[in-house]
Amino acid sequence: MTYTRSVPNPEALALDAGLFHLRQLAYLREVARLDGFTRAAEALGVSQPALSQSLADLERRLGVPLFEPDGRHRRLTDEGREVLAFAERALSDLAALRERLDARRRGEAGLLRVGMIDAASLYVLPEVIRRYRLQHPEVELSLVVDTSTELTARLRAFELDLVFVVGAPADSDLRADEVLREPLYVFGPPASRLRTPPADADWVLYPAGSRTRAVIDAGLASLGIAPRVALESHNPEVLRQMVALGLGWTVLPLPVAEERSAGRAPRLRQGPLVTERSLVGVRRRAENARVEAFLALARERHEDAPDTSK
Amino acid sequence: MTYTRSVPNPEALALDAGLFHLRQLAYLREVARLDGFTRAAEALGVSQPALSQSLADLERRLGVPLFEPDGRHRRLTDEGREVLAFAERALSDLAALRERLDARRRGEAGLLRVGMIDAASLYVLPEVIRRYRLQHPEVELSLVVDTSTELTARLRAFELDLVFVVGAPADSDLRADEVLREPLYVFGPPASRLRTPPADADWVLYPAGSRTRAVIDAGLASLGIAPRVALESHNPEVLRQMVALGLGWTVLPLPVAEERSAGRAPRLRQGPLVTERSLVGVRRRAENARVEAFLALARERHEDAPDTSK
DNA sequence: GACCGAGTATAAGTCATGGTGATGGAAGAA
DNA sequence: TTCTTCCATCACCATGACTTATACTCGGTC
Repeated sequence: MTYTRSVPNPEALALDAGLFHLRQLAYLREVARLDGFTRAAEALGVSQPALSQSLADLERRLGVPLFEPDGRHRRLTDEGREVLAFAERALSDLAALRERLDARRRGEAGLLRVGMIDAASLYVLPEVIRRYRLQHPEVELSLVVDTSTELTARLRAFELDLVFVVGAPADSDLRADEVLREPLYVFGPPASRLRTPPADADWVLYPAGSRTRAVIDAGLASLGIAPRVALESHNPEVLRQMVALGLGWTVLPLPVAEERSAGRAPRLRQGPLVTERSLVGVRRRAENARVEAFLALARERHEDAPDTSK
Repeated sequence: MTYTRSVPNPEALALDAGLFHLRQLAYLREVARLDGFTRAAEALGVSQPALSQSLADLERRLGVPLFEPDGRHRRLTDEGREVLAFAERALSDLAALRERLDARRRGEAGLLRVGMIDAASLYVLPEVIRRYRLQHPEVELSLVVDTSTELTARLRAFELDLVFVVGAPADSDLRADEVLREPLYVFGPPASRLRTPPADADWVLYPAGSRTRAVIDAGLASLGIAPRVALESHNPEVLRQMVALGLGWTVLPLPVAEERSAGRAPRLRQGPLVTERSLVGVRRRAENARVEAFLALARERHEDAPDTSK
């Protein structure tokens, strides 16, 4: 399609003809406030003819006289007062908008939708959430717990702003920063006298296809183990319970295996280190002050806290 | 004072930096509505680069990103949605303003402040007022009755929009049109057997200095009468009553002298024609549709009505 | 009544702005 | 891959907005 200057879209022309510059409203407001073109021009830092022309243009665009002569003065007409009311409303609305935008830019307001895998939600981030809420009370924080894959998809679909997942996505419009490196250990049934799993052991693991499972499989392989999987679950609590019941062996982060409710259940038998999984904070490329503030807290906590991996 | 371009008023600069063109808001709205720069540009009748630049400028002025990349699309950010809300509010407010202004321009709405001398309010204009209210129900009509001199002053002071007074003012920024020529007759006490006043008659007249009085004095002089004034009043009812009580002679328009409440009072004795006074509609030079509509009704009534002067 | 100061409009020139068309890059589809 | 879609960037040009200088109009003054 071509755009010709000489034959513009007529309805667009009609539309445009009535739209003017907000500056003109500011001019009108100042002229009304100071009751005079000359004074207003001086206050606004423009020449008097500039004001005169600008307001004449506004009158043309609105199709009504805004001023009527009163000696050598010009006085607002009724119509002018109507337009003035509009101007003051619009300009103060704009100022309010600016304030809100500034608050958002500083990360002090708005909506922040965070997704995290269950391990993160259980052991790593509750303290971060608490502190973020304290520091940014105007931010509406919404939390989602799901799998890494699902969370990343929802981040990409603009349904979430920040996700804490396992492993960085190979995607150029997502940015990732590591928050935590979490060692994963083999755990066996409490009754087992072995510290390492037998070759014919049954395994209770994260589901095939999950990111943590991929990391675990690689780690087990490096230990010479090809696990026979008896049960799969995304829920680490389920895995721990199954092992506690003697159903097989598993691979878990330490804090999960030592979960408090384990006080009642028998303690799992800890085996060798398998691998580390990396918990990363992922967000879209576009900068968002709320996202960055949350992520900064998460990283800071990691550095401050005594090493949770031992 | 001189205006230098290189050293503008800094606060005015800061102010101006944040003010943009309403067109940019319309662009934003259309992009949001059609979800795409290219489609919006086509709908708006401008080129796609024009839109792209215009919205980039808007982002700069507001200091926040309005869009974030989503594949080859651009998607509104939260901030963008805030600005969009502002845009829709401002543009619809503007549309509403336009409607009100149009109504005013057509004389269908607004405020109309009319002043009239008592004779006009009593005998000439009630019907006009009734019909105007019927035809322009949205116009807020406010009425003031006072002397010609006072009304003209208030018209000049922008406290009234239209006045019906005696005699046109010699003033270039007021416009006057005659509505009615009203004959003035001598009236004597009911008891009098004379049809013309005796040379030693007492007179009861409009106050010296009033316009009607000036007209009357001139008329009486042409009849060879230099009236000895016993009582003055702006109120023609008062004049009529005093004559009815036999206090003296007066000069009045016919309808006043024949006022209905005169049914109880004795009828005045009508004397010779003295002069005519001219009732004119006066308004400021600046055009005002409401004023002109009212005045048109007043003139029309005059032409339609059977001659009230006989 | 001519003159002057105040307040605004108009004129002519300059620079900024916003437009156009052409082109380029990046992402999704074939 | 190549094509298509969508937006950004570029160079150029028309328009618009601002500048200074000047004219006009009104009200006050000698």
